Amino acid sequence: SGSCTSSSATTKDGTANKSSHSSTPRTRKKRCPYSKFQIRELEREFFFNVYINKEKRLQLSRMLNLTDRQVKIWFQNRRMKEKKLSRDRLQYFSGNPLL
Amino acid sequence: AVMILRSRFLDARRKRRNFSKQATEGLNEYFYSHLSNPYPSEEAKEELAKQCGITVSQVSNWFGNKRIRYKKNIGKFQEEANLYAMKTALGGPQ
DNA sequence: GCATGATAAATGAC
DNA sequence: GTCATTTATCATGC
Repeated sequence: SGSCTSSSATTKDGTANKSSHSSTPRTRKKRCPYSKFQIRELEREFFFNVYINKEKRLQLSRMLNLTDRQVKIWFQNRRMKEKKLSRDRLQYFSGNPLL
Repeated sequence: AVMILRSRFLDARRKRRNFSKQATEGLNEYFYSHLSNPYPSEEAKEELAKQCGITVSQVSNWFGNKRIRYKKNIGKFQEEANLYAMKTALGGPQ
């Protein structure tokens, strides 16, 4: 339960630092669910701006103790989720007897 | 009325329901008959979705789960694999 | 109690 | 950037 803090597992580039061998296939970062607080702040920013700029990204990543890369990827995934939600909504309400 | 629809929509997404026997049957037939490359094309996904009575997203979810769970424990699915190999050999989907 | 479908981080192709 | 994935986790069924 204590291995999801973003301080020790990876460097700032996202390059893993598990082994000293330079040619080791870098280990995939373990998926760690974000906290309620982190999600709330990310969602708040997403509401204002679906696309986040570099400055706000750096600011957010520091406040939430996440890497720039993590924030960037979160916004990418969040945009995909929004698109899927739209598709599902359309499909669900299209064949609805109450409409 | 809008609120009712919205709540029903949210509930429908949250609740998980198992697929029908025929749906799982069709998905497994495709999976085990393409075991060397279990990655259906977009067209194949649409065909499977129509055939199984589920959405394309659900087809994608099923294959994603199936691939990794099969890879993680091939032995557990051996019996199932033999079953569908037998089924396709006896005049299944050509 | 696990099986199963859906979703949330993370990667890589393009 | 999108988007199909991989992987772990969540939520539910039974």
